Amino acid sequence: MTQNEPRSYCPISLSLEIFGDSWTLLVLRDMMFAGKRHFRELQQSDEHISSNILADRLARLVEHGLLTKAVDPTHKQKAIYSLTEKSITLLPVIVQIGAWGSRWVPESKKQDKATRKHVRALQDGGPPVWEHVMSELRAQHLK
Amino acid sequence: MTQNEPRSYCPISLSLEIFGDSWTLLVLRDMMFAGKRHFRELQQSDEHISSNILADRLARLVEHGLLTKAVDPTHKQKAIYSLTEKSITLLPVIVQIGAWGSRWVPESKKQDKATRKHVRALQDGGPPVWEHVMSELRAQHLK
DNA sequence: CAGACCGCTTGCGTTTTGCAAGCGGTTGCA
DNA sequence: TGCAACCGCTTGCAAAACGCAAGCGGTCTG
Repeated sequence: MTQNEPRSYCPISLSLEIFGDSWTLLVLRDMMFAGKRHFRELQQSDEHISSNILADRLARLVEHGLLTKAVDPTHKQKAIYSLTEKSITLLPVIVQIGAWGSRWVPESKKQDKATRKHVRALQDGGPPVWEHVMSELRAQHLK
Repeated sequence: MTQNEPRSYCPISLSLEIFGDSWTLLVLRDMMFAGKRHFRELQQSDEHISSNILADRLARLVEHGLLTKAVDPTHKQKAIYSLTEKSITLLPVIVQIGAWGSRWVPESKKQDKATRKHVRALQDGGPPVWEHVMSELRAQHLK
């Protein structure tokens, strides 16, 4: 299952062929900000992704080098997904999307306060805070 | 045709319900960086969006307040699409996606040199250059 | 040994996409 | 005045992706 010819060589278009859908960035969001690393954890987000779609997205993310998959040493049946440097550097993109949504989409006001505070800190902190979070993710995910 | 209940109130998820698909951000890219404002111009990008999809995306963008539509005064049959403040503030998101793609997706090296130079300037310049471009877009699109 | 849990897989109906053709109206030129 | 080129879409249809519910073989827990 090799990848098809890209529709263009614009870096934006090429990037969107990797994560330009509804679910992929939400999976990365949950891994980055909620510390989720197992299949069933990822399934239990508010958005209720269905299991076949989740399985497909995880496979695609692994295939594109945005995640790695390993067996949990304490649980032979459990898979552990880890971020890679390639996906960790997507953090600024995700944070900016969150900032834009907070500013422009009124529904986001209904978010719970704890989450909002967490997100706010990341947005207001700017690049230095992003870098700090990214280095923590590196410590937890890259071996 | 009111919008459905969102799947969650996370600002990232809400944002992705607006532009989390393959085509929407490419339309905005062409308007921001290639100065396109007419239907048929937007159809002629390298990615070859088909006309029914383009019509759908433009309608959705107008519906969400990311574009406005007006009649070209010189051409009764022509529609002119304009960016809004809401969409202009998506520029940092789009630039960051481009930066990520330039760094991580090897295919993007095949892009033509002129485009790459233009994109590179935006990425290396950082927020001050983004602001400059955004203010030019405001001058051209907001009345 | 029973029951809960693990990461998926399967089947199936619905929605979205992609492609090609075309439509009614407008404009520019001979 | 006639006609071709162009305008923003719309339509029909096949293929692909999505969303839901159920279930599967294996593993760990009490």
